Amino acid sequence: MVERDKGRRILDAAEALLLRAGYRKVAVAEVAERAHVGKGTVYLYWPSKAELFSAVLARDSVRQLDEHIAALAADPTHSRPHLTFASLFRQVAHSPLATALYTRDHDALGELLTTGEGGVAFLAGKTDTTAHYLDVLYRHGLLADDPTTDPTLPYRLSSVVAGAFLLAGLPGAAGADVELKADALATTVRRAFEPAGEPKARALRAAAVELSALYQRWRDELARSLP
Amino acid sequence: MVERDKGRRILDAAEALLLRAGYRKVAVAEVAERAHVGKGTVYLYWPSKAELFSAVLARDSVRQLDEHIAALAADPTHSRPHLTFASLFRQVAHSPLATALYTRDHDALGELLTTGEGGVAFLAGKTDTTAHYLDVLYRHGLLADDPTTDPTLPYRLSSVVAGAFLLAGLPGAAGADVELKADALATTVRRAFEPAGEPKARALRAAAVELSALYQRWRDELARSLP
DNA sequence: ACACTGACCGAAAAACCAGTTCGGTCAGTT
DNA sequence: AACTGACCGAACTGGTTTTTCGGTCAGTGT
Repeated sequence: MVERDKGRRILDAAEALLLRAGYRKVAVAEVAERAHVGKGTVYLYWPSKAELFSAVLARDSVRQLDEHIAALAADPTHSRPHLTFASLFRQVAHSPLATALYTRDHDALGELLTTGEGGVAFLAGKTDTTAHYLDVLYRHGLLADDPTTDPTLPYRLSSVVAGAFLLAGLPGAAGADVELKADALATTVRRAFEPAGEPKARALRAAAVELSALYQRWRDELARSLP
Repeated sequence: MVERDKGRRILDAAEALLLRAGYRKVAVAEVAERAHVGKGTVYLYWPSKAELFSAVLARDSVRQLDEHIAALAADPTHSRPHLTFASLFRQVAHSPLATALYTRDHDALGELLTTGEGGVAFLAGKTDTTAHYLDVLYRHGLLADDPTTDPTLPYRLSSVVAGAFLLAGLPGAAGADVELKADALATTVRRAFEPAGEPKARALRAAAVELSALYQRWRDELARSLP
């Protein structure tokens, strides 16, 4: 039986090296050495380098999802898409892992995100997860358009989000203006996708419950692939 | 005195070769030969290869601006931002030059767009041109926010537009679904940046006049760098 | 029996180098 | 004075060799 701790040590080593040198430059042998483990052992836990590192990302995503879930529990207002995406943006902007990957490995990113079962998952999620998400929002009056009637909605939404992340990558000093960019995204999302007027507190609470469950399911699915 | 015709012949040659082979693969000597001109002559008209080819792009932009101006004259409704950006999107999607550049030279694109005086111009335009544009829209009630009060407006707008173009580049078959994507962009822009309700016909006409002048000035500035 | 290891394999990348191309210049021609 | 093409050095190309690295597996220790 593989001892529980070793997998975690390997992930820690992989994460540290990934932050320092980037996916391309890190050799599996290095990871093994840093984790005080034979190289073969790594392959007892993950079938390939790509899956190992997407597990690193998955672990980070689990952390972020936990934050989302906590925020939602503390304040159901976070069900509103513009707040959800603003905090998603903030999280990614402040995640060392995400920024390191984006600045150093944007070429290899595709390989990481699409590899393995768990890897793809934390992307925008499989299509049906997105559909489910939008459906919940609409049923509680947090979305202006009926997703079943308007099939271009996911496209419009990802276009807006992609634009926000694209522009966030270009300019010079990140950090201070992250808040401004997050607010900009919030404004766009609210106006382009939410109905006019404030939502009812009752609707927010009801949506929060369903969204929590949705996030939780997603979180557990991701966590299952971790040691 | 350089004869008027030669510059045009060089641009024609450059455009044709650019469409066939892409920026990287086209040699200045080829362009010169195709234009029946010595290589040195090319450098009497443009100081570098990059500026020569950004002149090709500038000429194309002039054509597109002319279309915009004509559309605006025919129907002042085109003053509304969502229609403006939708047809911008359509134009770019259908421009052989733009698509060839984007699919074959997206790495060298930066060099082209930022090189020279004329090169940068047809980008999102210098900051003050954008500011002027937004100001005109706001004064005629075609914009929900006051650009002088809300300085993040240009950022929000370019983020949305950037997202639309980014997603448009990825998928498989271009062509048929261009209309859908243009409509998606239109919807987002209208909701995120225009006031609720229909604008008055009088306001549209007034805005169209000012926008025409703005476009015209921009067009002439671009055209000035051409032979 | 089984978790674990590291020497080993082939494929892919890096390093190297000759040979060529090409952007840009300029002395010379018309 | 407009124009040209031979010329220059830097950058690229293609082919070869060397090294690196992901992945495997026979073997070790417990």
